[in-house]
Amino acid sequence: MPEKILIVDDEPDIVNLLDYHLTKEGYMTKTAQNGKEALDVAKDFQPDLVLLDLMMPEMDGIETCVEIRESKEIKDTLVALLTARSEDYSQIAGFDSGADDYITKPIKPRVLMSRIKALLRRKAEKNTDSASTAELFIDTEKYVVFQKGKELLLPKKEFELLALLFSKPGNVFTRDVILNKVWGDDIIVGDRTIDVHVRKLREKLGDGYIKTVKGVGYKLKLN
Amino acid sequence: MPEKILIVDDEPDIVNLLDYHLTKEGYMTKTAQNGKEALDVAKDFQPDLVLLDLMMPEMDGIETCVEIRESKEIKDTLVALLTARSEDYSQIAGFDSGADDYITKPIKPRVLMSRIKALLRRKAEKNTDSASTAELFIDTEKYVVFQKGKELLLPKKEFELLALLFSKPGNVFTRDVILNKVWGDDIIVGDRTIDVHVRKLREKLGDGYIKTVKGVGYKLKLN
DNA sequence: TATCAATGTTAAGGAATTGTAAATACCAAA
DNA sequence: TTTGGTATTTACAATTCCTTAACATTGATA
Repeated sequence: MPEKILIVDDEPDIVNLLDYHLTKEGYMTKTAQNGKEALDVAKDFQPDLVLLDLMMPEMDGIETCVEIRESKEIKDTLVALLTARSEDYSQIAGFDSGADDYITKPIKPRVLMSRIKALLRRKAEKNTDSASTAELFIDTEKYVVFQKGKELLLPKKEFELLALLFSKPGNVFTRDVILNKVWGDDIIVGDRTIDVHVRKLREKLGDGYIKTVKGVGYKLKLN
Repeated sequence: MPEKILIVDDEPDIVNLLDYHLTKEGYMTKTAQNGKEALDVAKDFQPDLVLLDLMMPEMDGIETCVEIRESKEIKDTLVALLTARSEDYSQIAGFDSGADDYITKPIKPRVLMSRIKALLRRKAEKNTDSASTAELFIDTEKYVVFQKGKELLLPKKEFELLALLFSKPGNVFTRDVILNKVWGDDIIVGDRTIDVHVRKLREKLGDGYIKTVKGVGYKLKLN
């Protein structure tokens, strides 16, 4: 049975774009243009996931999300908030809206798909684990990492390394690639430099986020 | 032990509505109809949170809030101001009433509850941290900075630098960008110029506002 | 399971960046 | 021209961060 996704945004263009991609991937979709409509539709449609734009007239994404969580019928639905990159995340993340993930606009279809798959997979596995709000979230403009809603300031190299891994969660980045992207083509550093930075990240984030793939490289594992 | 909330509004309907919902959620409540009464009751009741209507006859919400903050007995109480959506937020923010949150009317019970929960949770977590209701507000038209309600006159460059940082609070501005925006593309100044201005701002505003992100730039941290 | 290359760990220098005080330069108003 | 405030530079101090190097551990493979 295909998974059901509810798309909520006041801009028809975005709705259509998302709809197109999601349908192509085999999801069953419905759409709504604002928070109120979303709640109504959702109670009937019983979606597995709600993609919710943050900025909407009348009832914004956070409010809607809160109401979803407080409702009886759909409180266990996954909610992913779509946010513009410029939005002030500290407020969003600090606020306990209960969203399961944050996805930044502009939306890259592939990224979106992989995030969605990950979310749904997680939900399928949902069991022993406690409620999981978005675990890790990176804001390149603010140079800040949010982990479980808490702000985390990282030094430049560590931040860039994490941002790189975060850019494609789950993908393996080889040492070559990491060196190129974070340090630059021409700069030569010793063997252990990357490891040390990874170490520090693990120290700060806790284990379980950055995984080593021996002989290949590193990857970020979200949940 | 249930948390205590004091509800202050001159309109009985609103008081009753709030009282009903809060009681239902298990909070212990008391009510007051104006600022003076609120202060009296609060000193005795020792609430964890005061919900304070902005518009009230005699002593309005801001005044009351200020008095709460200046009092000995209840200065650490959380205060949430209830404001009509039409109210000019900048005016409110310009005054540093020291409120911990602003909640707009019309009040949606669910939203209110989640805000209250978030507030109380934050308070519970906030032990080790320094206080700092640190409110900062800038008026680029009037060339004036309000800090905690006090007007602060800054020299041109300092003002522009602060205004730039303030334009996107939390965002990091690189030295390049700062130079471009504040000094202009063509003007060349030494390495330490920015630092010195930052220094002076920190001198006047106090620490905790402008944060250094080493190797990247500066950012303004509001609260 | 013994081996070896890859990776993990730690602490310590050094490099790069930023902080600071004081001196100097600038500039408009009196 | 003097004055008072602002802006920049200078020279150094302080700090953070990055890297390295030496050694430990891991895990794939023969």
